Amino acid sequence: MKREIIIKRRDAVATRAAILAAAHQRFLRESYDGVGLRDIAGDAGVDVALISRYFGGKEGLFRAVVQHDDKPDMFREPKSVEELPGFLAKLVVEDADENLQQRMEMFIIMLRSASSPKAGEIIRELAHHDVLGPLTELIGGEHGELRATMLLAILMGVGVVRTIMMVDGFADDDDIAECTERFRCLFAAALTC
Amino acid sequence: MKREIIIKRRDAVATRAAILAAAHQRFLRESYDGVGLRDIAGDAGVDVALISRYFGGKEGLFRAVVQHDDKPDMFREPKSVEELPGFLAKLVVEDADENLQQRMEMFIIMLRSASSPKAGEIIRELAHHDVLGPLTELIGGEHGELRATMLLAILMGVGVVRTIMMVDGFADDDDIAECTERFRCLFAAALTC
DNA sequence: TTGCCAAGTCAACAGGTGTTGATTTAATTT
DNA sequence: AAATTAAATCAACACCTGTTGACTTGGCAA
Repeated sequence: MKREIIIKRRDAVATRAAILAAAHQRFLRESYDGVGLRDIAGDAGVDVALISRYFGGKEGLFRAVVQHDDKPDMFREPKSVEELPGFLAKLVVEDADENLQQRMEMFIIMLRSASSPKAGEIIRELAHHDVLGPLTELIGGEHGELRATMLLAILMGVGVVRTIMMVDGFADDDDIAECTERFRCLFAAALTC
Repeated sequence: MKREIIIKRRDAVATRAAILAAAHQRFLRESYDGVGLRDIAGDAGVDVALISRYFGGKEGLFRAVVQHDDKPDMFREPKSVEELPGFLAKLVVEDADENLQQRMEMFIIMLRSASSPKAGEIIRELAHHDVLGPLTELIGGEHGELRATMLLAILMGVGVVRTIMMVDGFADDDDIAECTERFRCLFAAALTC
């Protein structure tokens, strides 16, 4: 019987991707300060030293994780401000759509490490440039930035409450469609208030 | 925070309070994992060992901080569900009222350390028992818990966006009264959606 | 096969963490 | 004034953190 189940070829880009994937999963569940490089290296099946070697350190790794998923199409789907509430509602409650789920994961990662000086700086830059910017532009109008901030706040708040504080009162609402409509209404209110 | 340099009496309850106050300020600005006991001890002007001695360790200190401000009157002021949106709006935008500010600080502390296994457990318990519980009871009705969760989400989201991510788009709205009304409308929508 | 260089590993560092036992200091009591 | 007791300090502990230089290994090319 063969001892090695996985043939471990020496492939730089492959191990780099493995580290990146492992880091993504770790940062999704723990804070920047909470995860150790040895944890990530263990998950990826590589030595710790490789991380600092490939990404220049922990900070560089985190930056690579949050900048990995391409950002410009973060809000590509909702073309008009009218379909924005519906889109955000789907983003929040839908867990089937893989694309939406991936975006929500990015929000959770941002949320988890927003405190912590080193990661926070990266996140603030990301939030302002890749989320708040496009949102403000899409909304437009006089109080566009204010409303974009409100939407982001609701988005983040839902993420905090359900994923980090794990008080998912939304799950009691067995009807997904009804729950989606509820959130659509809330997002619409944030735009019209 | 001011320290008494002149006379340093040996007073157990006084230094205990000093440690508690220093810890409050630290946890308000950094995460549980981010602050070190030596930082807190330095601010309080005492030795590190006293913390573990008085509070039984870092975890005990954190628990003492979040349980210090008495909780039962957390939502004592809003007696009816009708005045709840107005109250929450004031809680969010008002920065003059010392009592409200103190409550908001508690939310920020919870927010900052919600990730981090040890502190998270304490916070989840606190959020469920001292915030979500009274809110659900106050709101009542069929979907009371769902709506309480939504309100908490907005509350937390605003805290995240403005205090942790430091993108305070609300500050652009120079008229405080108008901003308050905006939030009152949003909270009301969360209750009626 | 023989070099060769990148890919990967190893071990150790310097610094920081929370915690604890022994010790010293100050205030109160006898 | 001496004894006592709580309050505060000191020093060290064992452990964990990210990082780095030296080392070994693997795979391709000449």
